[in-house]
Amino acid sequence: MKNLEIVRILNNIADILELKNVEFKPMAYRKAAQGVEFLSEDIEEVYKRGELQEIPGVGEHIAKKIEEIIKTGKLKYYNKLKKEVKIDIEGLKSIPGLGPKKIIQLYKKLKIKNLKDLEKAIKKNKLQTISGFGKETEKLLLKGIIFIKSQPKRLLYSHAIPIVKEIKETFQKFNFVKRIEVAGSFRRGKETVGDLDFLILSNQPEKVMKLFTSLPDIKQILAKGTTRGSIRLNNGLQIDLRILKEKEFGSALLYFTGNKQHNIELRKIALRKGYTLSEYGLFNLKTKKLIAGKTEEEIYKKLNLQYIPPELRTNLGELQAAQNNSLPKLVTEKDIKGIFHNHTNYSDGNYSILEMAQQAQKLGFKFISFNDHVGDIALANPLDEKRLKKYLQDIEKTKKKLKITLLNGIEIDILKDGTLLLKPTLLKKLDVVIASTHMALKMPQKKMTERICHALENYPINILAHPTTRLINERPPINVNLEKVFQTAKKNNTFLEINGSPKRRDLNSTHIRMAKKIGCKFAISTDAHTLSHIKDDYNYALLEARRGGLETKDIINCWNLSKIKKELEK
DNA sequence: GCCGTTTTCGGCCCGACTGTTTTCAGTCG
Repeated sequence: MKNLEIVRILNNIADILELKNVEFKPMAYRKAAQGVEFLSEDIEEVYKRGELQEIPGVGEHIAKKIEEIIKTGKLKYYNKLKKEVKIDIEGLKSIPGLGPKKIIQLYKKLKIKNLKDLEKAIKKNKLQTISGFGKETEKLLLKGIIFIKSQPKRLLYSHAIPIVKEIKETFQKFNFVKRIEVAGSFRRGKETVGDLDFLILSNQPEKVMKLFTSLPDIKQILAKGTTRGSIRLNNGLQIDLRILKEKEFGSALLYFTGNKQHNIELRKIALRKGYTLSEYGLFNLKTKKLIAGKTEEEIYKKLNLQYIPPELRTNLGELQAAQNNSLPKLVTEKDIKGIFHNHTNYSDGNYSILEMAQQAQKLGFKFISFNDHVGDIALANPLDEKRLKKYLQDIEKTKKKLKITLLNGIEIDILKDGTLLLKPTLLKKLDVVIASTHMALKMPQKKMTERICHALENYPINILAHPTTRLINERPPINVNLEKVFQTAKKNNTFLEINGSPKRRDLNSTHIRMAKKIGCKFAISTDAHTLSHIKDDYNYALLEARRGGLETKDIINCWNLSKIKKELEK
């Protein structure tokens, strides 16, 4: 899988060309890089089919370069550029306030090639000798270096929620705040956020800005104007604020929700229709008259587009779909009738079957599926056959005490050789068999693919859980041929899990899209180990499902119970 | 280097904030 390597090379080429002051080409290379990045399959497969130029942003010349990388593992053009420009652009660009123009100045005047050189030069106050650089710039860049060193990871979506809530509540206490919304990747439901963007409707901007720059936990005020401000919190998170008038709130919300590529394409569509679009509204190109701006809905409408939900705004085909009136009718919270994959104190959960079931019933679910561990992870206190019997009896007993439907089942390990600890005949008796990998995650791709496919083909598995086993910011995904796994799952009537644990979100939206194309169906699960997981975590899976463009027909949780039971018996 | 509901040539998204300037370039989102 050379996709990410190719993305990196294309982006690096864009950086170098930008530094050389080449016009337009950097944008072309970046666009091509994004096209490859969002590919839902191995680029070598695309190449074999001769369809490289079908990738958005890839034309004749970049396709040839990609071909060279696939064939030889190298790119002569890139190596030549690197020889010409011996600067660690990637590293230097990561410093806030440092862009291509300053980087080239630093190199020409002070021979600064990397972060180390830069730090040394700043400490000797050498930057001030260059025209255009002053004391403040030096200070800013030093702070930036320190920040980058201490800030390696993006914040989990679930960790951003309480921060968003607190800031919203702080502002909502004041009557000069008419409305407050959070935009950006948070609104799009991404699994991690780099920063938070708040939009506030107010006709007293000075008061809003004063409140904003005196929030608790501020480490640094990065910018402070009449309509825009930026702060950094002590935990490293950057918060951006825009203060707006009512007539422009919708266009600003649209703009700051992004993503960037979606915005760019949207503006191009506007231009083609004789408008110009900015965060201040949709205007007639000639008369400059405001056409729309109050709400996102009216802007999409004026552009002859369906309303596009934030989760889909990635420029991955949603604009064409909105033009053709063919956007998916995305699954919503109220469509979810029940949840799969819940653990109890029989294995590594914290609560009893009854307590977990009561919580699910209280939340209005129609069913809950229990899936405690069976397998070789001693850490999770797995069930042996004797305890499994007692567990199943306990579920039966609990059924009588509640209205909610209880489904019995297990989460069983797919062992190294692709076998499971329990026989197919025994598994067949359970309502819901979930299988997953937990150990030996570093196998080479061929072996790992065989392992999982062998399990899918030889055992009655209803749901393949967390198919890549990635843990965001902690553990990379396993090396597996997902296309083959998805095809095997489809053939054997196995649903693919969208695991809602905020660290997992596995499958992610890219994989979901790929699996949907193959024809797979999905199961939303909580992977709950405690009561709060039942309440919160299926929502993260739901976000991922929406980002993947899923509708109720794709997701077993949305079907009625008799259909669900029938499907699980297949 | 890419791309086309005006285009196979000539365009390529738009505006605020900052620092260092004497009117603007660079960066960021």
